[in-house]
Amino acid sequence: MPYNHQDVEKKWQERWQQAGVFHAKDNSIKPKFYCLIEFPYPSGAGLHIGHPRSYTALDVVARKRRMEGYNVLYPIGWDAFGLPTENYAIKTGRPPQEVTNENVATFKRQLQSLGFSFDWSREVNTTDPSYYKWTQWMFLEFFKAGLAYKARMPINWCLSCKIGLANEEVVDGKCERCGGPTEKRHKEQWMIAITKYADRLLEDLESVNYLEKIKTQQRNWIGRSEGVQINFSLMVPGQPDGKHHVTVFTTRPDTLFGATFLVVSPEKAQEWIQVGWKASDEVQVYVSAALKRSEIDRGAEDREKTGVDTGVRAINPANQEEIPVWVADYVLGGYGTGAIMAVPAHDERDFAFATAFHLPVRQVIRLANAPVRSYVMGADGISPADFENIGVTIARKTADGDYEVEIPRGREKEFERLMSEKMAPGFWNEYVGDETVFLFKHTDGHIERLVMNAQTMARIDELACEFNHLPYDPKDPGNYINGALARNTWYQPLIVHTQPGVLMNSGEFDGMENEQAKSAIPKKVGGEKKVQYKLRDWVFSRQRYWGEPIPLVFCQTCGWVAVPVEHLPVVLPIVEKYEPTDTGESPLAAMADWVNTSCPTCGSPAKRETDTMPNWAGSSWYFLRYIDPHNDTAFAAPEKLKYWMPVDWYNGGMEHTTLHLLYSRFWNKFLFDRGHVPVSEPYAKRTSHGLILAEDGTKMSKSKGNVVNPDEMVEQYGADAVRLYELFMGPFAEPVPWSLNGLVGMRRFLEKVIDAGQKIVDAEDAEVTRLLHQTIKKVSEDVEAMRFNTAVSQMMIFINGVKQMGGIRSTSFFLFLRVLCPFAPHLSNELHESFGGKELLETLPWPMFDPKIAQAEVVSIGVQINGKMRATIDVAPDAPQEQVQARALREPNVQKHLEGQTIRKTVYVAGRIINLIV
RNA sequence: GGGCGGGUGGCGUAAUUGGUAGCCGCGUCAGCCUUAGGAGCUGAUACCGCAAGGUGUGAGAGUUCGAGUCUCUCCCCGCCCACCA
Repeated sequence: MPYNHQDVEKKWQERWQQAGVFHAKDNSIKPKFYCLIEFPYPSGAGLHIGHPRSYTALDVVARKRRMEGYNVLYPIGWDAFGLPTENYAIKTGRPPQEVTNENVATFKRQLQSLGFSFDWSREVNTTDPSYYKWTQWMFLEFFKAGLAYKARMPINWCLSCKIGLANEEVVDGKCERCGGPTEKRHKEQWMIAITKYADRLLEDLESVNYLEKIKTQQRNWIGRSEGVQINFSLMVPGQPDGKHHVTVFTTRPDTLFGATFLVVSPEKAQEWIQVGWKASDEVQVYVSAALKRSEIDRGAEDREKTGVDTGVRAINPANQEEIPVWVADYVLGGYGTGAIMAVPAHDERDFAFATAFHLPVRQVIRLANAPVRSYVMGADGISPADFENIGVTIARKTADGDYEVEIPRGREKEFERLMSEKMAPGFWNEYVGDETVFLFKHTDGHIERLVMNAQTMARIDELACEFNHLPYDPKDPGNYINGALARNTWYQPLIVHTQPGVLMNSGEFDGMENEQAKSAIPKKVGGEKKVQYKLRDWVFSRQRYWGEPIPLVFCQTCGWVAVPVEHLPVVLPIVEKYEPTDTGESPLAAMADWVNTSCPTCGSPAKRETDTMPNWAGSSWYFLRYIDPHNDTAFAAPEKLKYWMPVDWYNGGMEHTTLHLLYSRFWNKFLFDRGHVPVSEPYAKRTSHGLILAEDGTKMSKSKGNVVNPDEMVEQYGADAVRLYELFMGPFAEPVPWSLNGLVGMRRFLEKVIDAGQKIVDAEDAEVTRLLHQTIKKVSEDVEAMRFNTAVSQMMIFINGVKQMGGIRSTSFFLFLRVLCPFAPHLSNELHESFGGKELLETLPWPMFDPKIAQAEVVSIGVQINGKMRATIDVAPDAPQEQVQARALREPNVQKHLEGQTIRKTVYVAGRIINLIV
């Protein structure tokens, strides 16, 4: 039976509104439940088909909680500041305020058409002055606490557009909009010291219920690493020795003896030049070129290492060795001290650099516990008995008279002695785990080591010949070895390993476990323990129009002064043009009568800050405003905050796990420290949903023309069908392709529900009752675990069952409608009413199930013989083994397979299988 | 390169967490009903085979009475981060 979904949906949406069933109460004896979705950015394109996935999921949760007796807050609002709207304004000349209002109206209509149970009376908009008044107020709190500060920061500058670009607007070093080249420029920016909270943001992850992958991403983003700072004294040409030094940060102080050179970042070199270092022309050219490049550009260069020798020398404090200091852009200015000690034998990047510039490599750690195999070539002077005498076993002897031997742990020294005494000059090698140690006996009798891994082995001759400038002949693998022997020049290890092990080539530390050396070596050289974070302070300035004005005034005598609280909000003035100015400043800078003001402290002429805030600002605290959205004396009343916070369940996209989630946690912690909010962590639970892809499995995009329009879907198939499909299409956390046919299937299901309502009987089959209780159970559990797809599936199984079993009692049908209501609220209310239900389903309690009824009376279990399925039999779920076994033996197919066999053992799992072992 | 997910019919997926692999939906096929069907109803649908039967969860090994699920080796795909010392 088809139904007119458009009328039905409109009718119930109006009823809900009239009844106000979704309004959260600020004072209630019910337990509270605060359920939050990420508020959307109201773009000109309208609602994306992906938005409702998250909203429907938490709508189901919110609706279920209400029926379970909770006072639920499920709010909605608009994160409306941002670049797309501003760019649209620049293009069309229309005020962004106006464009935003239009977009919000569209979004609102679209969301309402889907029947979400949002509390629309608490709608907020970040661009509303009564909202951003408080964003500004909070910024001033940061300012007053000394956490907001001004710093010179590099920005990406597009040479043709003459504007500053956000990092994500720079693609391959080029401007995203015009394709022109970009460079780095320096500009004073407002910063917020989020790094002061790094430790707490990390530690407090322990106290919240986030998906583990979300926690991991937050941890990685914060990027805490413990290490040591070590001083190296410098010898600068033309300056007295011992006057200068450089500090490096390292997490591997245990490898200090292997530090064969230092590398400083271009930024560090620039600093030195500024304080009077006379760098060579080559160094100056390199440094200025590196500094111009954007960071993204620097990373995109396929890791080809570049760099220049500075001519400066440093003293390795471990062994007093004199080592060169290089400048290279693979060392970042903004992390650690901007200078590193390079240990090429145990760091991939340092190794690549050393190889590119022929710098020495010294292995200082060997693998501790791997077995040792050795291949002995040209062992003319050695007999098998010599090996046996020292406990070395011969695994293989080749036709050429070479040996492959196995050396027990602890016998390496004896083996080495035997080699040096008895063997003719030549080489042998040891396999230690996946690396090979080559040992060379020179003509003068001394032994050298060479370390390689398996892959390198295959190319050893080629690489080594190239390195030693020897001719390479692939047909003669001995070429390199012979050449090297003849010239006595080789020593270069060709492998880098970063695994733990035991120290070597490290003076008094030889033989020490490297973990132990991590504290022992710094102790000797005076290293200082230090914790570093990848997290940087938050760049809070944007040279843009469409953002919250930063409420500060610059006065010649008083410096930066906060706009007094009673003058907030600093309202974004209407300007004529929205383009950034030629100097890269916000269009606000061109408004002389807005910019020029007087100092709130001394009254002398002063200028307003023309930078605006990033769009992360308004979204960092919106969950607090929902609690008391119309308050004009505070961002929210303390007692309301105390009642509602923290958010009980927050769902959003993985793309916001690092920035938005971290910023808002930080923002809330700061407000907590200032005594403005009652909890330190804003979100008790955080989950995330998967992307909805186009039918072809690729991302939906306007340019590909594969975007699904939610309006059309709702119009044609109904909001309930769309809601069900968004939940049914696949596991909630996974990306899933959209399928129109799948949506049609949901529509069919809804019509089957209507049909089931036509089959009301006085006495239903016990199977229907059982299915109903199973369905209540499964849906209840699945919603909590976010397994919405299987919850919907179970409801389908139920409806199929009703049809097959010939009908349903009206009381059962009513119970089913209550279960269906959170998923398909319009149709379930309509059916409920048409069968005489007076109340809104939303006001009825969530149904309970009886586990005894849900339990099946008869289960069919598998009969296996030696683990192979031979039959299935129907038995009671708790039937004793003897009974089941007897029953199983009566099966003809079982008898057939048992013929001539005796049962040795039986494994019986009640309700599942019985396995006869013969 | 690092981190996190995955690989099951023609497709999206499910599997009580070590116990009958393929539930539910889509698609397809057959039949019914229809002037018609991109509507509805009924049934079938992992693969090979007429059948008995056999095979089957990316590949290969292992543990187990029993493996999609656990262990090891390898291959492929997706997302995020990416020279962080």
